[in-house]
Amino acid sequence: MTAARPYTDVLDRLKSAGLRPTRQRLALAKLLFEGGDRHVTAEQLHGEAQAADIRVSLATVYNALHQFTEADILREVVVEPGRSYFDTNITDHHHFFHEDESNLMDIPADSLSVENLPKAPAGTEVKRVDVIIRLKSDDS
Amino acid sequence: MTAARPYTDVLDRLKSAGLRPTRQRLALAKLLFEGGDRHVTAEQLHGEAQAADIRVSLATVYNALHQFTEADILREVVVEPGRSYFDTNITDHHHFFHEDESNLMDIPADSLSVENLPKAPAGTEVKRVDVIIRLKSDDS
DNA sequence: ATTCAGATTAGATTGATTCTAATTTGTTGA
DNA sequence: TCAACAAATTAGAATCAATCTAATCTGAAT
Repeated sequence: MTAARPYTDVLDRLKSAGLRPTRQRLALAKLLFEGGDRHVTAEQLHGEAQAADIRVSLATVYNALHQFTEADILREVVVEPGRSYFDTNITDHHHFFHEDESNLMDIPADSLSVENLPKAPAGTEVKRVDVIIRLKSDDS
Repeated sequence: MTAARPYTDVLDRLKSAGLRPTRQRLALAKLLFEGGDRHVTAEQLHGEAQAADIRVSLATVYNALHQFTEADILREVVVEPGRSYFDTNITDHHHFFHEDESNLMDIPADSLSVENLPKAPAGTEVKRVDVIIRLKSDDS
């Protein structure tokens, strides 16, 4: 059962990503990957770590988030100027973004489809297709 | 002929947007709207203004860009952490974004379609749907 | 020409992120 | 087990885009 051995899972995850499983990477990975899909900013994750009595610097949080992203166990989502979100759901999917509330929600890949993708310009290839459905409050 | 009376065009554009046509708004609007669709950052536009001997502060450039966006004669595009682009093409369309080069390109609306849009969560409505096709260099 | 709300400005400030240089820690091999 | 070294972490400084502030200026209406 996966949930029963979370530490080992996270450890394996780091190892297979080629990242040395240090105390702080392990702790951050546990915060990120145990407990379902999440969207966090660096500051938020740092705050959670502090709250959980994990001593880790903000620089290390940034380093870890970027390394995880690089290793494809995390995905960076850019929807708002000045702040990056990191999404633990790395399967193919899209996002709702409520601008008034800075609230990011997943949209499963199968509940939306992009048709007639134009081909990538010469010399390039498609890395990813992001669909962001921007929301505003109804009453406004 | 539109191109023959650019100053007047830009003036009208500001007026009908309800913005007082000041020296600096006029100059910035000319840089933005004369000469086809473009994607610029605030810093870039400020640089262009300086190069053209238009004395305008960076704060005013930011103000103008946001006011133009608010007035729907400009559109903000967020694709890269830490920097906003402004797009003079306000028709329905999408974007290629080449990450290695920070290069943003338009995709006409009719060369791509999004099907089965999920409905907006309760209390919200869709403001806009952004599709960003992220590119990387072929050879990498 | 006068008036004044709205616009512009320089410069300070903020907030997120990155960098730096010193210190600590995993890992490897003796 | 331990020495040695590369890799990781750290605090704090630095950077960068963007926003704010309070003073000054200007367009538009009389």
